[in-house]
Amino acid sequence: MPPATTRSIPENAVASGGSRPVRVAEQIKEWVVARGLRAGDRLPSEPELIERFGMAKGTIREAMRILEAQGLIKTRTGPGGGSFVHEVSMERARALLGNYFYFKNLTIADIYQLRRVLEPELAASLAGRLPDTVLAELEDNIAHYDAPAETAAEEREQHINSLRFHALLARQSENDLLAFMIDFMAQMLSDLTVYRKLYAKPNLELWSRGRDYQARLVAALRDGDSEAARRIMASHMDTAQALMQEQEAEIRRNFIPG
Amino acid sequence: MPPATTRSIPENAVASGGSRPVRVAEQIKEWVVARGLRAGDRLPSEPELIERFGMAKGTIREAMRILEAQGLIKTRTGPGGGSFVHEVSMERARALLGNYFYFKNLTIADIYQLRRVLEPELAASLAGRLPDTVLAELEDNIAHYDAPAETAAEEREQHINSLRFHALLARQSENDLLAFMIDFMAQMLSDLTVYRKLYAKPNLELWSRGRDYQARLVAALRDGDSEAARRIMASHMDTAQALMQEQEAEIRRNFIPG
DNA sequence: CCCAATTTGTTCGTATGTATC
DNA sequence: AGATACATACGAACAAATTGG
Repeated sequence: MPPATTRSIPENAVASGGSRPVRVAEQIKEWVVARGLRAGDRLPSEPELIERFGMAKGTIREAMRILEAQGLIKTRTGPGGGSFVHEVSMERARALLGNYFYFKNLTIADIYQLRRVLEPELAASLAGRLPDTVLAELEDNIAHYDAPAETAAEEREQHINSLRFHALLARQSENDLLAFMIDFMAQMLSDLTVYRKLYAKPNLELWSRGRDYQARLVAALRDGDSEAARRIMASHMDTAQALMQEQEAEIRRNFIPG
Repeated sequence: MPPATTRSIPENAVASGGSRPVRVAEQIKEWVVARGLRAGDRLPSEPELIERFGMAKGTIREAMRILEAQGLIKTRTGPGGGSFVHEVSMERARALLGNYFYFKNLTIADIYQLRRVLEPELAASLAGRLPDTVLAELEDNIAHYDAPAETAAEEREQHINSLRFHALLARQSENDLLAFMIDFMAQMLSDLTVYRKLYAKPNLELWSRGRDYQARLVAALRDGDSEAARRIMASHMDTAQALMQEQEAEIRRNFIPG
């Protein structure tokens, strides 16, 4: 198969675009789906794929890298090694979606427009459904920002800790879509660098109200009071947004130095 | 270009990275960010990268495939060709995130738990802000399902058209996060395969109410009546969810090509 | 229309690294 | 420790696509 490319009609009507590794990657996906392979199942070995697709090792390897980058496979060397179907992890999905928003200019207001409606929804749906271990974990987390911050660095750390509270909560949801979105937003906010104008002093009243809300929220969740949980979370979001806006927080791409 | 944060890929956090192509891809990301390259800017040529990283061509190419799979670069052959920084497209981001949910078992109820709060939010924020051209486009879209469907195929086509209405609306938002999430959910619902039980007849009343809502929504958007838009969309979501649940629609799990 | 230059795309042979038994 | 089975990496040569003369 020397010329390999009969310049007539693409063999595969679908996804005829892209280089060969891209097409091979698509075909492997289809093959996996057709066979009903699940996470952990092994893909054919490199030599087998070379044989099956009639292509060189390099081409096959590039295809595997594409699937790997998407988080769909993992590869191991050694005997019993090979490539295995892998469930895309939340971390990977977060990172890939983060790439998309890297090129957008999200504001605090943008993120809170969603948080203000999604977080209360989450809270309401979790009321009365959390085991004591999780409730304890949440209370434990609150303890990390029990006292007002005295320095900017401390305040930032508290902020990140309080976002962990929400990520923790998100993970408890049985709605994977809701869980992902809330976790993603918390991650985005964690990646922010907050610049406080020098003359803007910490608003202790807002801070203590925010802290208070989380404690009351845990209580409502334990009591199974769905509507109270919703209400409290809604107020908490108001406070949190006010705090961030007051600090004139700006989204800074956290890899840009200075 | 996103940072090659270790947080992005915690699976490999240990041992400071995976295979060489993966590390090279990360380094190229960092290099691009450090240089402040933006969409459209050209990356070094293959021979230059080989020289710069002291690695074989195949290794470099695998690295480029990784970046390409993430939607971060595009590559062209020929004079003036090479690899170029590329803004991750919404389509690509959708597909990559879709891979994550391929392994989850989202239900109609899961998606609507978010739609019910996000779509009204979108509607309210767009009221009075849409140019006549867009309003006309929306009305034009409604015309595609002006008459009740007579066959299952027709009904499915109408369903997809009505989802296009929402995708169209989403694209008008200045909040890129909200826009993406709503667009993503519409896409997920479009990808559904709807299995209607044979004995379950189309519910004409629900259908006509749904259709009516979209017309009234456009009117409210034109009038700039934000709260009416929110209310109408909320009711529309109720109807739409009822329709889908009644049809016992199921999510067809499939990788989204791209 | 063809030709030449430029740049990525693909192949093959070989050698090395790594994990399992 | 050594053999085995697998991916990983290298390098040279050639093919294909695109642009411009």
